[in-house]
Amino acid sequence: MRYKELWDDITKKMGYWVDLGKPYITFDKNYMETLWYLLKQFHEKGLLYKGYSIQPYSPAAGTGLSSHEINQPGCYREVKDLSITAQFKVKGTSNDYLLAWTTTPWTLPSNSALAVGKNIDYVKVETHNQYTKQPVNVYVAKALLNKIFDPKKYVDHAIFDEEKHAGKHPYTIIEQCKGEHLEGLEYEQLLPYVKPDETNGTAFRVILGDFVSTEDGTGIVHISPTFGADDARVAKLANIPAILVSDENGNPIPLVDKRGRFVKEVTDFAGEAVKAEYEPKEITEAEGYESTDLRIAVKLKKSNRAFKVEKYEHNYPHCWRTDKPILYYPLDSWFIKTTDYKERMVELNKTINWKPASTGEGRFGNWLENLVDWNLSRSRYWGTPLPIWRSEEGTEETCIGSIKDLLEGIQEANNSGILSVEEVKKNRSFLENFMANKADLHRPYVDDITLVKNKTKLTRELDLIDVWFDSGAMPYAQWHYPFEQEETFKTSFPADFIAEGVDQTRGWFFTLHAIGTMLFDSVAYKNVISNGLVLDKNGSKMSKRLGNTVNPFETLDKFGADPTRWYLIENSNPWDSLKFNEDGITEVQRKFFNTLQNTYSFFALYANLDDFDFDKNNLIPISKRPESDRWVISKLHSLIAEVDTHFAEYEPTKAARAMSKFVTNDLSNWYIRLNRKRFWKAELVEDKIAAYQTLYTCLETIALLASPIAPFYSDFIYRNLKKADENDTKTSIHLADFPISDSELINKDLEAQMELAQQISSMTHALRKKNQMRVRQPLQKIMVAVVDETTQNHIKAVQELILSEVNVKELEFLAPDSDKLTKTIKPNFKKLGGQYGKAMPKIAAQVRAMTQADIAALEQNGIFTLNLDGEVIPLTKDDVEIGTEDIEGWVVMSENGITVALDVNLTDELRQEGVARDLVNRIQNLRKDKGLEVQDKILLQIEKGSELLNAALANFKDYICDETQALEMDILDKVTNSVELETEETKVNLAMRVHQLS
RNA sequence: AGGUCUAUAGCUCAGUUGGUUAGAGCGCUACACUGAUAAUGUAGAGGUCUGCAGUUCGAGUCUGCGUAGACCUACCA
Repeated sequence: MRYKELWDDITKKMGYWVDLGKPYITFDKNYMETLWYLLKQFHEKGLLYKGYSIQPYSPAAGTGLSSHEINQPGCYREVKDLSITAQFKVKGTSNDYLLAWTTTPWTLPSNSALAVGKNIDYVKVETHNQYTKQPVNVYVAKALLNKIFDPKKYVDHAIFDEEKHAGKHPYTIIEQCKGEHLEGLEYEQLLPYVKPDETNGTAFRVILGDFVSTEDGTGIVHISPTFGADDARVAKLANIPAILVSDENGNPIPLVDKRGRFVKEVTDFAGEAVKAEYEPKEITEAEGYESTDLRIAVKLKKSNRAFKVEKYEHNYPHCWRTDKPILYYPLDSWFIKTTDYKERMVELNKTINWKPASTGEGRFGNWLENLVDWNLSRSRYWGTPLPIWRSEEGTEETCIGSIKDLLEGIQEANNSGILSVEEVKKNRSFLENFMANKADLHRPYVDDITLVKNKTKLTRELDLIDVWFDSGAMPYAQWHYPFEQEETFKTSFPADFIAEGVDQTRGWFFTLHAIGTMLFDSVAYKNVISNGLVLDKNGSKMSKRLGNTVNPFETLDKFGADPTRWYLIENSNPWDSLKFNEDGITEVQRKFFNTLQNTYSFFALYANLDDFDFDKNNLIPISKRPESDRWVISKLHSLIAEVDTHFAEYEPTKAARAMSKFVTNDLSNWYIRLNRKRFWKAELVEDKIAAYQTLYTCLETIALLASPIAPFYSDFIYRNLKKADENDTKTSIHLADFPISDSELINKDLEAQMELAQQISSMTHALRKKNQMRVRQPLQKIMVAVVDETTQNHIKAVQELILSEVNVKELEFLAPDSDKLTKTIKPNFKKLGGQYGKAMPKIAAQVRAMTQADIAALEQNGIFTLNLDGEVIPLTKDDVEIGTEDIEGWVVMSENGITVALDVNLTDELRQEGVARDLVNRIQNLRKDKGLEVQDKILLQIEKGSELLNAALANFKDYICDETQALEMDILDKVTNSVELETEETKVNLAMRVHQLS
């Protein structure tokens, strides 16, 4: 609860849309009741069972340790232990042995299998035992030969006997095979104190283990299912029984008891501690004390069962409370039998839409394929108690599924006459306290309850349940299902989507899926976005130690929530890890938000001046609006369709990128730039109204589309726009409907036309640049050559636009069959490749070698024949791509099959116009320098100068006056108090005065 | 150790079912525009598509093996 305020704060600041007023609290009584209900369902289906799992255990403290406790600093310590390489005798042989290495000799009496790696190479080596000098043949991994034997002592098999007799202790390889061939090999029990129960499978076999490596030891791993988690797992898979004895109650226990001492059946060491650290000092420091490890080693040495004994230094976990080494030990646990539902879980998982898909198929899918039963037990104090009451012998048990069940159960027990006075008193006390809200379903209260079943006393199993069960039960427990709100539950389950870190694959994703599948035969969520991690800008993990963390509060303060959100979404897919760089947010701020803000300001500036109101009942029909309006509306509706699809497919990054592109490219850089003049007109004519309405619609729609990603800024724009719309009373963008794309308004031809206009403008600009022709200098003509008529018609439609954009007077088309055109041809690889395969390189060469006449022939006849080593290959127009490349005698540029030629010859008139435009530009600058307002009028006096200037002044007087708001322009021989301006071509002396309104 | 992902321009990222000049934005350089102006436009430079091998007429794209990084799970016998 300490962090709830902080959490709520950042939730609000970043615009995270959740119901903060109704959080689900897992320790709430109602929540817990649902958990108990669910557990009871499991219990009734027989899916809840008590078994054991191998867990870290401290015999000194007498308690199990969580992995969290083991991972505390200082727990792993370098210690020296006695390691033994033991010889396991292969059944039916005189002296063949499997070698296995262990650093825990005390587990050797519990050995019941040996594991090898399936693909590891093993060799059988002839040599002798160094302690008994007896000849032996041993199996080891080939990769470890040099670690186990002295390479110098290797001899060829042929001379082995000779060397041996010379007393040289050699070794030689006599067989080699893969691990899988050793599988099933049987061996004699190493230390036969206790025989295993072999009713469900035989012990002392070689099995396969996926964890076997050739890093250490012999490549053959000693397996004792009672003292290793891996061991238990592979043993279970291979039906290898554990070696167990019965305790005084008849329950099976391992060969070591909970105090860390050998049981009496291990006669040689009965009652002795498996590690010297567990014995009191008086014993270990006494004269002649030898640890059990050491004595096991001696025993094995004497019986020709120890191949090598040595001290080994390694890391071993220790108990943080007692400082003594821990044991891996089988502890009682409650499990949910998830393995029974494995198939169904895999099946249902395939119906879930995972983002990214690989996490669902790979990481999660593999996890489900290798599912083990869910260990539900936790030995803690805080948490949800397991609602199971059990008799001492374990013969009777009951699972409580509701508060009502519990209270009735207590009454029943109290009335049964079985309980002691003390137990009845405790039960009553619980009831009273519970009713008075002084006790709840937690420990220690529930531990006081004693129930009765079949005249047997039941006490609560002390375990708590895994907190992940709490989370996985969220869809049901948050509504207190089935006790309350059943309808709400039914409409909200399964969830549309879940978003969590990819690290939750085995956590929340799994527990939700498991409970959903097992109890409701349903997925718990239809879509998943498993988001990646946020890394620092160099791609390293953020950590306090490296000091590369980013404080989210500071980031939000500095940049605001929306740019931060937009950056996170737009920069990379949520499921990819993100290299977090503040520069990226700055860029988003500038690029997207500033552009949008500029666009909005532009609109607002003029709309306010004109007192423009958006009246949706009184719109100019789109079809009646100018072409550029129809174009941007078409683009807008294409965008709506695109964004809607992306959001629906859980691809927010694609949605954000599409919006960014529209705002910066289409709306701001193209539509506004080309249509500015329409807003400058003095009166509110229809064309101007159309422009306002178009821009208004664009801004409103963009705000609506962007609102899921930028909830604050979009709301700001939206509400401001709505001030001008009397008809709309919505108070927030988040209450408005998402826009719907109208396909009637999408005109792909128009969009293609505009694209061509942009392409040709860009090409013409490039040509100007190449020839050092500034845009202000008007030019006479461009020629455009295209191969097909559709493109030509498209260009015709936007011809005026292109001309004004590039400051050129006329546009001329060059007919496709004009002999001025040089054409290019290249093969359509996709089409021809599929058809001719290997012949492609030759065909390609021939196609490229076609002459202009050949191409013309193909275009005219629709077919052209290639001759490939006698084979005739007919080419149609579809088999090739024909483009234009060059126009004789012109400066040209060619791109995507369109060729543009620019006439760079200047006539006197063009030159004069260039000067005039230059002059306008300089006068405008002068006006600005003097601080004149837009509406101020001026009077100009200009001194005659060069011939070019004089001609320009004479021919373009009106134009100059118009552009510079000059009421008068006198051309004089001499101007006093003049300033000298320099244009590209000439110098000008002029004087400018502001016209005073009288 | 196993599983999953990632690697493309200085940076952040696109790149459809393999098809022949590998794209965008930022940054950089130059130019233009100058009534959206702490804006804007255009162009240029910049790539052995992580390495090696394979499949194929053809590989950034498919396969295998490496390298580097990220995450998860497990273990250290």
